[in-house]
Amino acid sequence: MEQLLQSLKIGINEKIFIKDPESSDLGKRIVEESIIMIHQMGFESFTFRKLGTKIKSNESSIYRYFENKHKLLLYLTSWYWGWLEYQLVFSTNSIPDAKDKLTKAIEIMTRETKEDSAFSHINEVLLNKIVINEYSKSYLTKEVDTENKEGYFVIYKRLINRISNMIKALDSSYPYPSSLSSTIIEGSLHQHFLKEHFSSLTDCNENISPTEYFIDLVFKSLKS
Amino acid sequence: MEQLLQSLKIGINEKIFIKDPESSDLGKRIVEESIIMIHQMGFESFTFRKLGTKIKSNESSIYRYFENKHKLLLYLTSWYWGWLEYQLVFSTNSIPDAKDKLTKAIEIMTRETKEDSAFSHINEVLLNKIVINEYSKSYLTKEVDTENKEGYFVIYKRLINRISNMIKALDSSYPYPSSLSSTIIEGSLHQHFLKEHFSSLTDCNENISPTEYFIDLVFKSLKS
DNA sequence: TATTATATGATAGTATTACTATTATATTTG
DNA sequence: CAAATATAATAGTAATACTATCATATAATA
Repeated sequence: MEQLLQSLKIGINEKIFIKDPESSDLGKRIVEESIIMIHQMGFESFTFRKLGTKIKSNESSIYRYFENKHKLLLYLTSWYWGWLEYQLVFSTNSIPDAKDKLTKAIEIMTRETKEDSAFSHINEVLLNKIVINEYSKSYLTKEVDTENKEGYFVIYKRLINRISNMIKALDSSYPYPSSLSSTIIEGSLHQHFLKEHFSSLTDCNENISPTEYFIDLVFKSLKS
Repeated sequence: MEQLLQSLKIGINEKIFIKDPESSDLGKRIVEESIIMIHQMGFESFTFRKLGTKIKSNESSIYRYFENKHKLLLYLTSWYWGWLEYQLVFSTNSIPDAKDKLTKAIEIMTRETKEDSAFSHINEVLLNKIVINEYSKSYLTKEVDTENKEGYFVIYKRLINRISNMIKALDSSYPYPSSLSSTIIEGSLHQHFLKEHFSSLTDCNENISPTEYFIDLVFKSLKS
């Protein structure tokens, strides 16, 4: 599994970047440091100028990789969802029982990323936190529909569909497989956020994980 | 009910504004037009300068009401949650049966706002759409914890608590009342958004409402 | 009615952002 | 070694997100 992820390249829509950041050392440093900086200062305060200073490169060089910071966020989050998708596929592929499969899938989708795989320049622990705090900003824009047509959200959509299909496989009579799937994925991010910042609005804490909550929620909804 | 809402003033934390926009004609125009503009152009493109031009007032005059557009968003969304809270309380107060009460509550929290009450300068239909598209930006910031301590999110939190209490009243053994409550409210906004922009990620459409989905989800989770 | 607060408007100014353009200098590749 | 390509350095622009100052209009009060 870890070997597989090591050698894997996540296929990101080429329209998201101008020049593939995986294709050069500078590109990788842009990605690596942007994750650290966005995590530290938040997406709003993060700028290409600051990133340039940090990686001792030039602002204009960064613009040769990404049109703007919104595209960079799309790149980072696409990478994250692609990475999660690999984990989902590898971990559930061999499970024959539909219920076991869905259980495992929910586990993967709702757990906190706790270890950096340390193979690549990408810190998955920080990236997970970025996704929790910033992902919705990538689609809550006036440009969603255009960007959706351009395919900027394909990986995310494919992921939600995979879970939706697992739900259907377990209970074909359930009327809301897509809504339930999107609730698990977006809801999980939200519960993780609440745990950190609005603890009175969630039951999740050190003892109760979002995974527990969603497993309960899903299997009470489905015939199984 | 409508009369009640007409004469009602929603109590918004005074730290959110510098000068109460309800206290003057200019203040009301700021609120009224900002709703229209944010809905039209999105929160990112909206500026106080543009608003000033639109209402034929001065940028600097707007700054005398709100420190910045983030505070204005907090004001608008607080107003919205306060308005929903009144509807919730008035509509469920007299319902004795815990299940009926929760059903009604879910209906109120998940339905689309379709009619502008036309009493005030505030267009609730547009405001509902703003909340769907922009609300999470108000708390997905590096300043959440400070602002939360300042009480900027009290109404929202109170609302979630009210639903959580209704869940507890119906099924005291359910282990995740707060998570379920926050899932209903945030999840509803999300399903409405998906319906508009990512129809393949939801089962909600013209025929199936988010309300149906959440009613099903909640009552399958609870003993009742 | 005159005085004086208070609210609003007009204008200007600043630092920062989000870029674009140009030219110079490395570095890689053929 | 030449030519292509990548990166760096520098400068410049329009817009944003304010702050400051002063003028004027309106309202409250003495």
